[in-house]
Amino acid sequence: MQYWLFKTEPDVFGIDHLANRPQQTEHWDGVRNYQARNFLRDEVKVGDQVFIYHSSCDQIGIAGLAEVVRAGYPDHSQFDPESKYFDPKSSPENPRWYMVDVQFRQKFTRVLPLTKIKQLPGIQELGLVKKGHRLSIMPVMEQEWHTLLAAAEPRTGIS
DNA sequence: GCCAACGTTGGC
DNA sequence: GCCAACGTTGGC
Repeated sequence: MQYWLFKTEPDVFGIDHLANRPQQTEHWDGVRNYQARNFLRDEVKVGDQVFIYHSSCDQIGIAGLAEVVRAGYPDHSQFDPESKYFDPKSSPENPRWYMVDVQFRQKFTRVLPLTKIKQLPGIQELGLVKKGHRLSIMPVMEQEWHTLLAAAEPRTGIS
């Protein structure tokens, strides 16, 4: 079992959207970065735990938790000419982009802000706090996960 | 295979 | 909205 951090813009799709989906589950499509794609295709597995991170918004930071309920499979939006994620160079026979399904687990009472995350001990290696990071899918070390989770308390929902 | 131009990300 | 950082593209 591994830990991850998924970035999203809450104005487009945030933790509240996920919580309101049927079965509180949604496919995480639209990732168009090769390094992130490799994680989705090869390494993200069912049962993995995910921080949902809100970017480009008022309250930047980790908003809650989700769990992977389906491992990597082709992102269907790449085949849809109507989609903003359409990729004419991709084909169902040789798909370029992948996605996973995640299910809502809990929403923090308060977003754990990026400013606070940067002050936490022992997370210097987390891609999020490194300068110029642009990965939308990144691994989180187990120790980092526990540090971040502790910093996010108190929180609501099951644990 | 180099690298300049371009587009995107994302914090501020 | 600005702009620095970064990834991708395409001409050569």
